[in-house]
Amino acid sequence: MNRERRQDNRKRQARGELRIAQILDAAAECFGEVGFASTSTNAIAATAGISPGSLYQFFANKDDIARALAKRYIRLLEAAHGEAFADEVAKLPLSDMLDRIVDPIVAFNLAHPGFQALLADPGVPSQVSEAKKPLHAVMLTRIDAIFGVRAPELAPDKRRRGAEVAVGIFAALLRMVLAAGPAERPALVAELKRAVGGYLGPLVGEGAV
Amino acid sequence: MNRERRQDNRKRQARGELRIAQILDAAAECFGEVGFASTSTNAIAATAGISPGSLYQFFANKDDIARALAKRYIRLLEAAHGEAFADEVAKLPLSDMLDRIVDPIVAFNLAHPGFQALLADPGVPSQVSEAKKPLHAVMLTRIDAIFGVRAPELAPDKRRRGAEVAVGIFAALLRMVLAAGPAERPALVAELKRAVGGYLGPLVGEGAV
DNA sequence: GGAAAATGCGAGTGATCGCTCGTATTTTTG
DNA sequence: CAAAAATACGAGCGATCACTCGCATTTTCC
Repeated sequence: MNRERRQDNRKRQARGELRIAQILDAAAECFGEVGFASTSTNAIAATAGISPGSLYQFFANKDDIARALAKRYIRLLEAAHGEAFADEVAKLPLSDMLDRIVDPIVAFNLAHPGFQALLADPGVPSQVSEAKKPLHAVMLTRIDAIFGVRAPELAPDKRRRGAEVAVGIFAALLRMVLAAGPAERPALVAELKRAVGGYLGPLVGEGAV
Repeated sequence: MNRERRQDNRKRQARGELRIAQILDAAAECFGEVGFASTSTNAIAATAGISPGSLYQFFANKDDIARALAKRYIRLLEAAHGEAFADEVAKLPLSDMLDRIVDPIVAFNLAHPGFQALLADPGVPSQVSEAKKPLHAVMLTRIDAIFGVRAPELAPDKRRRGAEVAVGIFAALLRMVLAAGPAERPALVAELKRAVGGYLGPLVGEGAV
């Protein structure tokens, strides 16, 4: 309500901004361990080292915390996407292109393990899960643009489906990479690139990697 | 504890078996709509058209319901796997093999929408999520056997990784197929086969499909 | 310095949920 | 037909959880 508004407009001190960051860190940790639904707000407060009351000085409710965390992740990830989908990558050879796209996104997810935990959790409120839609849309648009450069004759619906399937394969193998131990990771990343490249290759008129 | 034992050993009447089936159907419906954690046992009872007390005549607790539902699904799915991984399929041409394996599993998941909802829910208790491990292991073993027939020279670790990645791709695109509308489905199933076939082809020494 | 604003606390409130219990009804058994 | 077993009920208990409230402390602003 307007309580939430008042909270947004409230003038934060440096201490407050710090607390907000602490709370989001704590929430990421808790969500990652037991999921959104099973995480109590008191647990988040305890993990952040503050009292339950203080938590509500900065967030209107539990959903609000998840929403803010998702927003923070998306802001960070968009920077990584900037590197990954720079204009010139579309013209690179397929395997180079995959290196450029895949590596930064894998690095981001390794650096922020809570990201997948939150955004992939089906128990999360709809307002949060919808936060990743623009992200998904951006990836699809970028891949669509890549098709535009590398396979302009491809029909639009096949393009779109190809992009969605490629993203789906990528997301699935990314989860496997994150779940694997550090020793297994490089080989799995290679398989990820082989799989996505092998799927895109024929669509794009280029041999498998 | 032994309360649970007593319940297992209790002699069920026909009426009781029917109630159990009703309860599992209701649970599948509820879990599918809001997930395991957010489903209340009273809601399951109400959906099944019985009282909360009656529910506990047949199940020791909420986890027990999920476990029984998972067991039921796995029993059903194993029949589908029987068709999918019959011995002779390993020798079929790659695209025929994929038809034989993919189609019945897609059909099963379409017929039982609660299956993915339950087994993919991260909020589910560990005893339930571990129920799908044997399922996963069986799939890996079968695919490993296929490698044994079609690419016997492949190193064991590459074999294993190839099988896991193939299953990962399959599972991800299967979820996309289930999420898509009926109109999109056939094309997506075709892409699923193209993706898995395209990944397996080089490993198995066969051209893409 | 002093008022106002921001931050901090933690016991407490109301609601929800998993599950129990006493009891009533139906079915099986001998 | 009884006695026993299985099924059925639903109010309510104890625990948990999201969130509040009254009040104390710290920081900012003039």
